[in-house]
Amino acid sequence: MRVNLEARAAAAENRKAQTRERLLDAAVAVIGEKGPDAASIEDFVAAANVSRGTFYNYFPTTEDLLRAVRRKLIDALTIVLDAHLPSSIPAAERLATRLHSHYALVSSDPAWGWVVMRLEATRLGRTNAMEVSLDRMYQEGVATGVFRDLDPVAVRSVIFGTSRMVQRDILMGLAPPGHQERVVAILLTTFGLPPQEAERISAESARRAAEIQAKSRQRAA
Amino acid sequence: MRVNLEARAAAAENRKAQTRERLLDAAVAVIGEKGPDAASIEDFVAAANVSRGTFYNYFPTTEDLLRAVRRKLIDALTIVLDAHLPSSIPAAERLATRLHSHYALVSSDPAWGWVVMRLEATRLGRTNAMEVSLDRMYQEGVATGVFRDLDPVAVRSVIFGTSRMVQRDILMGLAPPGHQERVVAILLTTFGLPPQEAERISAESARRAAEIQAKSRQRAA
Amino acid sequence: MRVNLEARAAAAENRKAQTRERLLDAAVAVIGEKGPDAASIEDFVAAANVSRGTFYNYFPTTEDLLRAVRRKLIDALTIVLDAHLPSSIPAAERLATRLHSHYALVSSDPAWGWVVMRLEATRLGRTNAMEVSLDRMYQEGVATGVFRDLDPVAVRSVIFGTSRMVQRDILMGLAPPGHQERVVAILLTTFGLPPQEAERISAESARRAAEIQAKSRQRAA
Amino acid sequence: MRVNLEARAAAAENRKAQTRERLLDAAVAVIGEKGPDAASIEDFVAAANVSRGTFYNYFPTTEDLLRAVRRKLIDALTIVLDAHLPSSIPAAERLATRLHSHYALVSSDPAWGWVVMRLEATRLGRTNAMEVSLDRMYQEGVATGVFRDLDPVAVRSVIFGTSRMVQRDILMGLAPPGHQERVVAILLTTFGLPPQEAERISAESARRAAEIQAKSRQRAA
DNA sequence: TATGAATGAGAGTTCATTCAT
DNA sequence: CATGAATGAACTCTCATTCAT
Repeated sequence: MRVNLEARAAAAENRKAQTRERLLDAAVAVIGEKGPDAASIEDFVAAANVSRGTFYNYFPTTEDLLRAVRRKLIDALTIVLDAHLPSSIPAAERLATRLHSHYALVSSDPAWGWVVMRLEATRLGRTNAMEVSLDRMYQEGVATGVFRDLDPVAVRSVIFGTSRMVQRDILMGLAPPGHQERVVAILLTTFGLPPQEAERISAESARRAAEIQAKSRQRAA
Repeated sequence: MRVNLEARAAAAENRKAQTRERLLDAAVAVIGEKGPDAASIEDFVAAANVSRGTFYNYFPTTEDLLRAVRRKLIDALTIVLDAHLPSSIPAAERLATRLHSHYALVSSDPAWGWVVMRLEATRLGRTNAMEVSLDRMYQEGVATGVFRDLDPVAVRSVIFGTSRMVQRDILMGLAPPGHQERVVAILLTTFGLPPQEAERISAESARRAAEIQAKSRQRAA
Repeated sequence: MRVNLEARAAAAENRKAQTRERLLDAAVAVIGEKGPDAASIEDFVAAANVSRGTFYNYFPTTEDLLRAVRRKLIDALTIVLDAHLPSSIPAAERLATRLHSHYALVSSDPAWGWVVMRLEATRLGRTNAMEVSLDRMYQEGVATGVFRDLDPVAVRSVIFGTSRMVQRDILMGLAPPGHQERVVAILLTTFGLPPQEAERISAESARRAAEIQAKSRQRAA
Repeated sequence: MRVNLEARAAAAENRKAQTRERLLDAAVAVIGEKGPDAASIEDFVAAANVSRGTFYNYFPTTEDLLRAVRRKLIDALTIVLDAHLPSSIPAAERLATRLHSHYALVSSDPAWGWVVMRLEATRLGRTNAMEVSLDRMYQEGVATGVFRDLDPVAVRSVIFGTSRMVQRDILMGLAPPGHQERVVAILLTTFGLPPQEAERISAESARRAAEIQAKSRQRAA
């Protein structure tokens, strides 16, 4: 009897998680297409194939859903990177790989890209996990003498601003072939690397990012 | 009789223009606060203190209003610059001044900054007047040997992306003192100027931008 | 568990049908009073005592409602007749009974009459079920030699036009006693019957139509 | 000086009448196209090329306009007939000609036809000038022994109902060639004429109606 | 009188949220 | 927990009518 109850509880737990997952996936798809402002709860529940009422069992407010979506998406990137970007790699290469991984994910999963971009523009405050991580990489580069010692806040504006613009270009189909490589190379020269080396590292990192993505996909399958 | 009619028509024309201006000003205020997606026509007419119906006498659709607002705002910047940024100034200085003027306007008129930023993210296609103008300045710099010969599309991503981020930082109060100067200096080094000269030009251009703004204000008053 | 779910679904289905019926009944009342053009959704929901939003759960557009109303009303007549007008009755008698049944329903249920009349004049294409049915009766009469062999289209204009006018007279209280009997008799002579017989058949058919209506009412009760 | 004043007053009077006429013509055109319910004052003034305010100087309420329009249209028919349908013609011929004139006008000026039909369905009470006139013709026919002595109210239902239906058929393009002739012939047999003679009179009257219309057009030109 | 900008009541429509089942 | 019918506030848009010029 007890076993039965426990099993049932576990099954219920499982179903719950599944429904939640379905709602999140649906939300990503819907937001990617219509944007977070135009998307209605009706759209979410229709795409997730659950009832209106069920939605509220999982997300008391729309904002809760958006936060959860954002978390899910950021995790998607972080997992890819954390698993495959050892800290033994030098700072410049790591920073470049980090950026290329982002662009690669945007290219291969535009829905992901749109949602991340659109959620940034919303009332939800920003997550700074990414800022912190990039800041650290830059400081490492300064410490090892490959990066110039620039003001961290200014650097952040340059990296994030440029990256968001590149992301937008990719999503809108405005990025010519090789755009990402060139932009990352420019950023590396900005940080102090000689042009030639910057280009080499950018190209190399693009390749590494592609490999990481491929591996992480194998794993998922 | 004829004079009378003409005078009447002129007066009517005048009143019309005033109402339109009231609506545009109100729209700037409202959009700056709530964003173009959350703003309702109700908000606009309440802020402009006109009736619902009047709105439609001027703007058949909300999009028409947004376009008019954007035009008005871009004109605000362009007029300032066109009047006071002679093409005799070398490319690096002009580019830097252009950016600093933009930041100065954002700082002194945050509503302007918010609206410009938020309108960029909307369905309205973007105006490329600014792109073209900056592209030209960069090419001039390349021609005169002060800028490296980089891919124009990549350069554009860096300039616009970084600028938008700086604008956001200013608007959110996240820009520390001197932020703009440092970022512009970094951009100039990216384009090939030696760090010291880049910093000098950035600081100088910031000063020039402030002067231009002051002059244009005097004029308005 | 399953029984429970099924019962629940059935109950829900039932409630839905009730609401729909409430809306349709309300629509008949409202349209009968104001006409389909002047009637607003507000009127419908107020008369049905449901909320604005509920309306749209049932009828995406006003036209959908009008179509449903028309269907409901036409069914009301057709059901009565189909059940009680055996085809064994000769053509002249059947045609006359058909007309008198229509008039009887208009007299006893003016709302029905108004709505049918007003819906005819609307953008909704007309139902031709009635046309076809009357055409057939007339042709039968021609085949059995009781009716003259007149152009069917012309006959249709006479029957329908006259009937609509009689209906209007009844609804506006302009029909003197015996009006229907006299008009139907005239139509029968038009179609070739001798005056005396036409009058006899018209009177008889009026009686039969009354009986049919009485029976169908008993049944409903 | 006095002459001047008088001349000016006359000119003013003239302009007033012209404006009114312009509004009425515009209303006929607009109502014919959109129907009296869908037509807005905006439509009227735009078509008449006068200002909104002017409209109210001529027609305090929309109903006033509709009444005036109806009057104008009915006059259009009456003028045609009164001028050219001498009372010396026998009753059957006159009645038939009257009907054919109506159909001819509908055919040659559909806007006229639509407006007359649509105005009938409106809240404006009906004009009974036409009823009275047709009643009289029928009674004359009875007195001279060509028509059967039928109930006048019933006759009226048959004539008007059928005529309205024919009008609708013409306007909707549903009337086959010769439809009007056949229907009028049927009506004449209904009233007691032998079929052959009915057909002859109908055909003849159709010709006469066409002539009358042609003459009245010459005159207008 | 003629004008047309301004008005605001009211119609149509959407959608987040509640709640009985 | 899941469901989905019901709700009503909020929004967009139309149009007859007014009124200062």
